[in-house]
Amino acid sequence: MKTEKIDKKQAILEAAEKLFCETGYEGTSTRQIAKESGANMAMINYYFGSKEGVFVEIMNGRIAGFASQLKIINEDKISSLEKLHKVIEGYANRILANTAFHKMMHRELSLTQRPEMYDKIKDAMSFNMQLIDRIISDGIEDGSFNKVDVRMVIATIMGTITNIIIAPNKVMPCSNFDLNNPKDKKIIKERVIAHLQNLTTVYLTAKK
Amino acid sequence: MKTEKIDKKQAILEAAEKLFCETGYEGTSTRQIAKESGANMAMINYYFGSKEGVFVEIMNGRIAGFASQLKIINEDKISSLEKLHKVIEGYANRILANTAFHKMMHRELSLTQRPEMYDKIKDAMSFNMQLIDRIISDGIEDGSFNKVDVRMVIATIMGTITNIIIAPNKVMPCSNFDLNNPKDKKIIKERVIAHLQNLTTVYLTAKK
DNA sequence: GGATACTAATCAATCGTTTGATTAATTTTG
DNA sequence: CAAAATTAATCAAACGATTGATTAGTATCC
Repeated sequence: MKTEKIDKKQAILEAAEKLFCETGYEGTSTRQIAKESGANMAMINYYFGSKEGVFVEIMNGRIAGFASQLKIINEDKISSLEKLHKVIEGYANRILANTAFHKMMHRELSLTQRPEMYDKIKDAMSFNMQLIDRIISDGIEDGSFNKVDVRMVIATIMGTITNIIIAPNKVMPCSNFDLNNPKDKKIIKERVIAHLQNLTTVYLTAKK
Repeated sequence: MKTEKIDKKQAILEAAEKLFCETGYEGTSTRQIAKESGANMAMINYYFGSKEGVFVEIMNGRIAGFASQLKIINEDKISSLEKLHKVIEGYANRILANTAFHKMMHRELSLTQRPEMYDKIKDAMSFNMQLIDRIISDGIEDGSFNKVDVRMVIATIMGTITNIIIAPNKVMPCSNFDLNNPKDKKIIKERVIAHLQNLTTVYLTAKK
């Protein structure tokens, strides 16, 4: 008699993602995943083959559709600056909606090991960077932007957002931000968006 | 007759740091550390009490003197902008001189566990941020800087540099940067310094 | 009834740590 | 100074616990 038809496979994925985010890949045991998900340990290998299989599946799920949002922006018939502002907004929204996951992504990316995932994340990021590069480069070519180091500007945009979610709330001593608190998250999101939009506007369009 | 009196304690520290940087804390075994350092496994606990003890010792060693460099800058009798530029230069130099270590620091910092180290890193960063905050805030107060979101500007400076070292060379498709190649490292260091100095100059002093 | 979903028990391997013994170096003593 | 006592450094071996993975068997479903 099956009282609840909750998908064990999905339960494992969700539990694993939660634990990987909290304690890292190496720091999470298959037994923890099984316990957290309510599934038997053998189900992990039954569905995903191995612990790494779970990790890969999680990453694939997240990376899927990673670029679709940006694609739409780029096809808009708006100015380069407006496009860039939309990109910043989109990026901040996406990353701040899943801070734990992005922290994990960065963490595992910074390891030399697991080349398969490394390449996957690399490709996903690379595509997005090319897109932003195109937007800024277009702006420079048509004269609406100053000549700048495009790749460094991108590093600044991405780096700032990443820094906000990785550097702990306590590193922001001016206020006790808690990214797990929806209210605080909203505030900090709007603040980082406003900052980056303002920064890029001034830097890219200021008269010499 | 002792032919070589290489300090085993130091050898363990160096081997452990190298391995922690490469494969992370959890991913590194005490047996690996022993093998790499040429010391017996028991020496790890003999000198440092535990694996975590080794980690703490490494962090302490690095964090020591972390702020002395910035302290000197702040006491200089130069303009706020010049101070900020010196900070950027100092930061880029420091971090790019030890990219692997800073990657590890960020990685372990993004984990919820190991609260002792978490607090230690937090404090070290917090101190540096306060210092930069003071420099920018002074500039705003004396009217030489525009009114900006100071904490976000700091996040931008730190985030950009961190992004450069964490985002893999392949994410920079425009060129095959290799941070392990001294020549490439020099180029990218000067580039990020120039970018951030230029960015802050324009953003903080541009006329509205 | 055969495929699918699931479980408890168990596997070998590895983990961080500890042990008891041995050697090297230093200090104390007569 | 040299013998004895003490301390520090090092080692191989083993500890119990935990790791990811697998087995063989049981329930459930169409």
